[in-house]
Amino acid sequence: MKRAKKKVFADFIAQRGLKTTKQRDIILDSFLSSDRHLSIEELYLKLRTKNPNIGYATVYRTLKLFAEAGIAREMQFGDGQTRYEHVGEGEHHDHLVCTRCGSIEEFENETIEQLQAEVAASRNFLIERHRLELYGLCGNCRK
Amino acid sequence: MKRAKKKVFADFIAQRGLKTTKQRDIILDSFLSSDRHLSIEELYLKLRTKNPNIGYATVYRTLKLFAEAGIAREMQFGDGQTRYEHVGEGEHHDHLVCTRCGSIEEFENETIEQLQAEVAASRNFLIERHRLELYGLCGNCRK
DNA sequence: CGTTATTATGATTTCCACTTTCAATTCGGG
DNA sequence: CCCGAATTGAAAGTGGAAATCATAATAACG
Repeated sequence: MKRAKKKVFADFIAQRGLKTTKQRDIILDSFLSSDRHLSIEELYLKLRTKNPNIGYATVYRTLKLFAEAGIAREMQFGDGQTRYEHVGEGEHHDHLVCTRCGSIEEFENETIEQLQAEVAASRNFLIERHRLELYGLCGNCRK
Repeated sequence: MKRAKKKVFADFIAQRGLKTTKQRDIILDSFLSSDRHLSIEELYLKLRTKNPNIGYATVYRTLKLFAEAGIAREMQFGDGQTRYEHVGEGEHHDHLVCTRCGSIEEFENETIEQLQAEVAASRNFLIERHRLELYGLCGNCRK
């Protein structure tokens, strides 16, 4: 899994004539061994504990590269911060976002996807992507 | 329709001990006679053509008031600007956002809502609100 | 009607997340 | 090992939104 993504990124780097650098390796490692849905800030702070010499801008730039390479996806959950989640092959899921503790769960529902496709078809709309988020209280916060 | 919303806002103003002002009237009129999904910038520019003396900050503040009063809803479609759409009583709908021309269509689908509720229930998650957006090409842009 | 306390306005500043800049550094093909 | 090209990171710049604050407008009261 981690290997596969490192390969994908290495290939991407090579194909674009970019360079392999210490920083990119470190950031990729850190990203791959992180929770899903980490914000840039969070990843940056995590990195800094072990690598105090990596700059903010580099983290931003590198995460953008991950997104271009297809191993990460940018997400916005309305808290003003961009988060990056891991992307698996052709995988798709939606989110349950807790408005109290900020936790993010994922879910998949094939029927919902089909209905979306029907709605789009009926309007002659060609779906490229979608986002579905349910905001509310997670199990823990309801107690 | 417009009358009803003006009444709602007037009541909201009164109940909160706020004041009726020229600017609020103008902004409300302009908002109510606008396309749905107008950005603050767009509304501001529209206003300025007839009322060059209304400030940016006032538009921001007033739209927030509309949202609090329940006659408008804040929306983000990822273009970096906050948009406000009209809200009708208990009405809810989702969006089809064209990634080429930026047009925004609305749709409703009761079945999707039900499925969302089921997903949430199965996780013991209490939904407060949700957002569902389909991004892609609208009928016009597919031609 | 005026007075006056309170709220609103709007120019400006501040904030905050993010992006760009640019000189110095690092990478990697030859 | 060298050199052109890419990368880095500190710092400055952006842009949208929020806060500040002196001035203006509103509405309740006499």
